[in-house]
Amino acid sequence: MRQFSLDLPPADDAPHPADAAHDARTGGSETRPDRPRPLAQLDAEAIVAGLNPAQREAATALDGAVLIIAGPGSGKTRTLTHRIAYLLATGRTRPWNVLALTFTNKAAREMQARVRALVGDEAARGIAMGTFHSVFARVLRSEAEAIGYSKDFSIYDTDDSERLMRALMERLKIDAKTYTPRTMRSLISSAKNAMVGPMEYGRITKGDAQDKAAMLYPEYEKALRAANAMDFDDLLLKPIVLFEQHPDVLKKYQQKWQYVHIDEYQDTNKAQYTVARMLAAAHGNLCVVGDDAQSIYAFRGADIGNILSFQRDYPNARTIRLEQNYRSTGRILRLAQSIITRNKEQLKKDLWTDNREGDFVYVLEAQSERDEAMKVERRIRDIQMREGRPYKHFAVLYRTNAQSRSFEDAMRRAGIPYRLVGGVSFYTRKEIKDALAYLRLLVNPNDAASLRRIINYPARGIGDTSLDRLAAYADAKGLSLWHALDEAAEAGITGRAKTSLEKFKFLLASKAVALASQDAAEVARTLLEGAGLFTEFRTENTPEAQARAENVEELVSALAEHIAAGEGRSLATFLQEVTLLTDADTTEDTDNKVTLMTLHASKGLEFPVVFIAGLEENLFPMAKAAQDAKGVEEERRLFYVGVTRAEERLFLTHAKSRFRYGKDEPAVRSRFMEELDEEVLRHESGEAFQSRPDRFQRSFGEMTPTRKAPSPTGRRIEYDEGETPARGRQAAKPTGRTSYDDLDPHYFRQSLRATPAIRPRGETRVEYDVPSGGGELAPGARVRHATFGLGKVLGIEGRGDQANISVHFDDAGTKKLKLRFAKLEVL
DNA sequence: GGGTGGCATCTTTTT
DNA sequence: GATGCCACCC
Repeated sequence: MRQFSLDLPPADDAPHPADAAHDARTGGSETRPDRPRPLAQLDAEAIVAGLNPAQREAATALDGAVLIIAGPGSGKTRTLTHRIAYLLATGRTRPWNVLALTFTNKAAREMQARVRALVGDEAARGIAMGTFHSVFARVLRSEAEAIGYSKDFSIYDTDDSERLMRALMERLKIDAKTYTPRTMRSLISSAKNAMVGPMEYGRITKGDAQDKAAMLYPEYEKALRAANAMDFDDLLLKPIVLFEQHPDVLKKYQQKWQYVHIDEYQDTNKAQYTVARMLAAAHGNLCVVGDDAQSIYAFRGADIGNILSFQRDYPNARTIRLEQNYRSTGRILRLAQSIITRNKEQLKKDLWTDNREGDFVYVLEAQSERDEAMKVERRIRDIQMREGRPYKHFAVLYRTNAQSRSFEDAMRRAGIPYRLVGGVSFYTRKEIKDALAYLRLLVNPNDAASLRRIINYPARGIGDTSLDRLAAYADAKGLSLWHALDEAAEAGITGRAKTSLEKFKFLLASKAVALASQDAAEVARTLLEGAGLFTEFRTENTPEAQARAENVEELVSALAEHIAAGEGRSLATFLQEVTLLTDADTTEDTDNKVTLMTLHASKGLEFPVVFIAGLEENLFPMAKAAQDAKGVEEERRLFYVGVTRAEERLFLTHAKSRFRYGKDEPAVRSRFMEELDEEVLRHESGEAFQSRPDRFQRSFGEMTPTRKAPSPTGRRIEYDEGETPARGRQAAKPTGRTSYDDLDPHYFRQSLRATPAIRPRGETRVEYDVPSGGGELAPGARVRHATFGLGKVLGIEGRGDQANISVHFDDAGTKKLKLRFAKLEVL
């Protein structure tokens, strides 16, 4: 099973062969006027033909600063990609002069794929597209010497930085209990994100924790530099330093990237804002897209003020609003509006949709988190069977990763395939980090943090005492830890520890030499074998150890793949890129599985059916965030993001008690629930699922909808209301059934097709038995139309010959068609 | 020096 | 319920 995908979009260092030759002459600093225009055959008009007026305006406003305020589901990515294609098709610029920055690899990949579809492989390859971190990591690799780094620098993730911090605190005798390395790291990270240096930070600190952080900050920076390492924040900060100190280098990149695009601009921090300004200073062609209402990353330095004040920063900027929502039903969108209007500071937007009203949004009350998960799981199977939906139409979103557990359990028990995004991901596993530390040391011997990590793993008799002596000796002599290894005896280390150190050093040094002439993956494998990593797993001889061994094997295979994939790739580039991968980048979304993930991870995605779980005080919003208005507003935006992921159906769930800190704690319904537009809501009873008679049996047996007494909170109606069971179903369904699990989904589905269920509020749902082609013509299905091309079914109204189907076509927008004549092919 | 077991302490969200 | 830390023993 592949856990790992390294097919990142190319950045600036993956030039076209002809460009490379040109670069060799010009130093890469020119725009290659001598190259033929490869895109002359593209029809610029056709590229923007399918866009709505606002999208079209945004896609064709090429010069100067452009601010696109894009509501959720407004075709933002599409607009951006068509704009890039339009730029190329008009001959305005060349692929290699275009830069597009995103926040996730996934977004970059999607954009890359869409652009490729519009302009072809060759042109798409030339465009620099990627996350801020990955694009600037590559810039820094090219320009490392200018800022006193060697190009094979290590990139430290949060965990690495924290370990480094812990070591520093030990040395400076700062009590790691009162001030955790974690807090210290995070304080320093915030300072770096705000572009506050160690000196300045020392002046402006207030409070004990910050004073300690101020002591650590310069030491931390020194340690990073000595290790030839950068943390995540440095990848954004160092380019600024580079550009400030070397105007010629800045000029080179200004000329290289004449059209700069930034997606999710509301998530930029001060460093990202600054680097964008610097790049755009020469030509002013900066196009940013974002939605202030979806800013959910303040905790990592995102400054919503960047988008709010874009107009002030770029006075000639054009502002374009994308306000039509193509994603969600009317009710879901109204619910979203009712949430976001509670926030004070935001740009004005009037979201609207042509989509049908859709179903109500259901509120499910559960007894416990286990009950909550079970209710969600039942509802998934229910909808899956009634509507014949694939599992991939469903997503369960929650506030914290810890909540995934109960859902995983429920899905497993029910035999529902799921994929979990986030949590402990491949590259953060201990065995992977250990293996990576070995490999890093190979290309960057100064990397003291990696050295410390593995010097005694697997255990080889080098304890704290020896390491302390070695470190003290290195310090005193001004040596790196690596070089001090050669002088173990002088450092006062004797006996077994000394022998081990020598063997360790010899192994690494010889493999580092081998790297120059041999296949990197082979060297990596023999290094890890020689270090005893695999022996360690074998002796443990448990399934877990077996899995760990396989993971390390897989890492080595990924390295081999990376190197085979193109020129200029090495162990060093592999290590730099691998650190920037997120778990979300490693899972493939083509599988037919229910998705479980945090609300944060869901940004930018959409699903036909969405569950938002755990709407309880102190969980969502989190207790910490609820302390001030700003925190609550950010949580509210997060809720808004979650709600607007849903295309057709949305469920909000909360439990009356939740397992926390090892015991059950009573839980109170979230304040957000009290703010919702009750018009679009339906509440469901809070009885525990187990204690009720089987819902389906009852509705099959009785034929009559059950109604509960209205509650003070609004309409409290049983889920089954109005859904008079189909005749076919009832006849086929013996009343004696006790378990939902016994139902044959295929049978169930066929009978559903034969007779339509009657929807509440006069909405009818037609049987889905008219399509030509293999698939199921249901909302969410991909279809092809002879003239309009590819599209997605939004909904079907009416019956038989009268049925109308509304389809959102990728290029022709939303159309309502007579099902009888549409001749749709289901994909 | 290294391994084990008991005890406290947590839990946001991520490039 | 998981992880990390510390004390204790080999």
